[in-house]
Amino acid sequence: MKKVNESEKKSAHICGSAEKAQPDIDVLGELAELYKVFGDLTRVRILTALTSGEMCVIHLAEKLDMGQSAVSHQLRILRSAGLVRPRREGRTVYYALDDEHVDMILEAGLEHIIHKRSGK
Amino acid sequence: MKKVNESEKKSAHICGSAEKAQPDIDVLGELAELYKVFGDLTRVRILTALTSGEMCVIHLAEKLDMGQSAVSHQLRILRSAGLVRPRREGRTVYYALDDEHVDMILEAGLEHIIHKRSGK
DNA sequence: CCGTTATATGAATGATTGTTCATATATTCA
DNA sequence: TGAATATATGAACAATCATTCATATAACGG
Repeated sequence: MKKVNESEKKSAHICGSAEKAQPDIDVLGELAELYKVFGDLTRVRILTALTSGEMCVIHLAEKLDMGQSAVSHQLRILRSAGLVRPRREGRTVYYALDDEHVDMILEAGLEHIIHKRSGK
Repeated sequence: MKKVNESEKKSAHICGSAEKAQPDIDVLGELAELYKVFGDLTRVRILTALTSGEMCVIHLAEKLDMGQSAVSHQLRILRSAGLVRPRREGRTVYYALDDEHVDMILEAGLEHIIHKRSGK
């Protein structure tokens, strides 16, 4: 559940520093939804597998050692998020990353992790 | 629930293209966990609010129009993910983004969204 | 020490989500 | 048309999660 409102809240405060133009709330909503899609190991594995090039569902399922159904369900989520693109060829459907931004987002996250690791 | 194995799966296939060095599975796990943290509207709002500079909890709660408790819970998650950093000053605690990667990750996601929007 | 203000946290709860199982659709080949 | 293969999808279930409420800790002023 996700409420945007509540009863707790007191009077005005001046705490930190200042204002700046920020993306409005529906953009932030889309952003959260986008990251939610990346926030699952299976989907991240699918996406990184596809950085090597397109692959069919069975091949993906084998590579990840998972069931065809589970992979197909996750592909649907990736597809409706616009992260992967299907291409039918006979009986088999090949999936590929939809655009170069997907790679960029993965890279941005990886950089953070590597940075944090070396900082310990 | 998250199983890594299953019984469905048939014989070998050669579908798509080839191999490439990929991050091993625990890195991908960390990556998914990281994105999971970004995958919530409240947390994204907190993070973007902090791009303007540090802010105390009450001020954040007011800005987001949410309860102090809810914000505090989310700040704990952001803190243990290493995305924000607290600084105590008397009774009040100021939160700031932990490093510049946080901004970069937000930017990468925003770029994708804007790109998709203009493509429609 | 006591009251007040700022923040943190545990328990409860309702909602969302990933996987499995079973089945449906789609395509090819005989 | 009928069997076989590749993929998609609905229902069910377990697990995870964000918020709320109540309360705890912490710091300050009197």
